[in-house]
Amino acid sequence: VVRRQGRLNLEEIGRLAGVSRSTVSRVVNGEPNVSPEVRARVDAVIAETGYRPHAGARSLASNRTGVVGLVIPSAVETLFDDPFFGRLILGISEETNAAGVVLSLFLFNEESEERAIYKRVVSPGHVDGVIVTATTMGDPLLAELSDAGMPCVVVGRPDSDAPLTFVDADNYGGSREAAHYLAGLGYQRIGLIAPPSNNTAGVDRRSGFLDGLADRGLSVDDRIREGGWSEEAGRRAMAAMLVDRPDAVFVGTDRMAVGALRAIREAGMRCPEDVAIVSFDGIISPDQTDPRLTSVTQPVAQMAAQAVVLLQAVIDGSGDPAEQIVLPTELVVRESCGAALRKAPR
Amino acid sequence: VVRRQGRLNLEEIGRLAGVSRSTVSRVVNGEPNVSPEVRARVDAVIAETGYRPHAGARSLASNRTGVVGLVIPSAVETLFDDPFFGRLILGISEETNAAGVVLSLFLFNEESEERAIYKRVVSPGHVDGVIVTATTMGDPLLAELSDAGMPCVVVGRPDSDAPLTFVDADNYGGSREAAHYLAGLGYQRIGLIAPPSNNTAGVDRRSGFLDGLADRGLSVDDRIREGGWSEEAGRRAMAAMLVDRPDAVFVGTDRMAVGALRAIREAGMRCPEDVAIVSFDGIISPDQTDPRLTSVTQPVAQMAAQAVVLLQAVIDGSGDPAEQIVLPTELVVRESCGAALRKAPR
DNA sequence: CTGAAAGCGCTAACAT
DNA sequence: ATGTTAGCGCTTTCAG
Repeated sequence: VVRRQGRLNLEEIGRLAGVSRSTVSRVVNGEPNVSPEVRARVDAVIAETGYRPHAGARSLASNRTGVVGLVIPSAVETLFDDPFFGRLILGISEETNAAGVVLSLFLFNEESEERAIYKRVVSPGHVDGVIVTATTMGDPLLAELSDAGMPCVVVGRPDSDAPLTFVDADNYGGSREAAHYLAGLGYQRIGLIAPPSNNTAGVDRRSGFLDGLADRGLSVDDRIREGGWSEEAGRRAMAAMLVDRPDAVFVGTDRMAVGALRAIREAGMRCPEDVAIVSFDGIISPDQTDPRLTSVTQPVAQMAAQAVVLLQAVIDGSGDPAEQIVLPTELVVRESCGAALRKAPR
Repeated sequence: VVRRQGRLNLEEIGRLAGVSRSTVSRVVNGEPNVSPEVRARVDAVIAETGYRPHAGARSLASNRTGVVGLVIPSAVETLFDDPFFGRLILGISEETNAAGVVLSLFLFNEESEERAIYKRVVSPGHVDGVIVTATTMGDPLLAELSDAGMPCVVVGRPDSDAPLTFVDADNYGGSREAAHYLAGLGYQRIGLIAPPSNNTAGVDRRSGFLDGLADRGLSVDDRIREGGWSEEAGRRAMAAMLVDRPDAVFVGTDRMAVGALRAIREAGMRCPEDVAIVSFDGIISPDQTDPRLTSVTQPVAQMAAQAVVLLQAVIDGSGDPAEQIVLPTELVVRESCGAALRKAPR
């Protein structure tokens, strides 16, 4: 067996500092029982040599990796143009940076990739736990990961009553508030362009909005259209909606709202004078649309931060199992809802 | 020392299959010298038990991790709203998925984070190599990683003559082509809203466009404005530009072009009738603007795929050191350039 | 407060 | 084609 010479490791650092590798290990890990002088000496050698512990060896010996995974299924549909995932990734990475933890990314588009990714995620020694963005109805991945004993935190409400830890925005409450708000502005012929219903967020937004209208004795009647993910879906839905002459429409996602605005313009109408709009996400920068969108805004950064914190708790065994956090949304009023035209909401 | 019982490992699988752990290792790693019967028997046990090799142990013994890092500096500026990074991440993850490699993400916003991240990246046993998206002028990170012996591939042209492997879009050539195209349509008062010049892509686009005009005996004269990253920057630049009455403007990024369109609208003018626009990136989905943008389009997916392939080559020592790949852009003609109004380009 | 020693699960010669 | 063996660098009892 050939031995590489002088590889920088605990033993070597110990030799240079005149202590054993155990002591160096203690210094590296910030354990208390080390005399100040020894600690200083070891730290000096480490700084001088640029020594860094070997992550694999650490993981092997301690059974912890210092890595958390972020699992994003069906990436292609949304990651392209929806700023939500960009913001989420950014928020999570900020939090993992602060926690001194490395972030691994598991994206997949097809079922076949899902299987392969799954195997990699659950391979021991890769990650200590995962954050899963899975609000897709009927996705088995979540249950599988959880069953395999992998510490999990879900961003979004999981489609299952299994006791999973999750953090979600209040899609239901926020949409209901939007309904109340539009009703309060005096709109009578209120419509709904529904968000995709293949995920829990969409389902919750739809029911929240309908319930909110009912609270005020209103209903969408036939002023409801099924939407999708894209701007084009929003454009089509609004074009179809206009024949029913709504005076205000709740559009289930910001991206669809962009398309909806275009449909209104193409029909020779104006927003908010002819049709007012409130959307959901708060994720498109306001200046990108004309008029600027009034939107129920998700606290994405908070969701991201919470997810990381929750995951740490699940990993180290502290904290409730199956803790479920629903963060409040905020209705940010801009021009598209026509509030300025209707000064006194009743 | 307390021993956990029955931990699933090579030895255990070997016991169950009646072979040694070496043989199991060979099967797991797809090595040729295993008899078909033994292979089948071992595979069966693996499938049955759900055995997965321990990544840390593997990394420790083999000195390879099966993980590549993606380093994105100054994430906050762009990752929020620019689809470029989303697409890049997606493209890279598709390629790493295909290669059976895990992707780790290192994002940072501040200088302080950069130091911490750097340490984590170069820690042995974390990644086999990194893809760095660093076209920022004067960023020392790249040189440091490379000097530390970390296999690196850069996406974008690095700001240094150091022999680094990189893959870039042809920012210079694409911009030059845009200039030729606008000149060919007969525009005479052509202007430039320059992309940010703190990165090589911006620098290359500017010089390419100016050279392209010069090729046709044209110049921007005083029709040049400094841009930035945001739509708002584009809006301001175009608003300022309009006083010089350009008939066509090359806008250095798609995002700025969105703002530029708004500025034209706000000035009561029309695009392309009053001012034509060609932008660079091809990254904003066409239906998002009105008129749809004629744009020099980057092959983001190809860049991502190439980066992963190059990195693999650098890691396993095959392939040129310092290979430099510049992928061609494509001028995608839509409405904003006014080509339809000027049927016969000369 | 420090050191010695026993693994963690795997790979990679080497031997058969 | 298969088994044996010696580490990889670290953490973690256990002694002192």
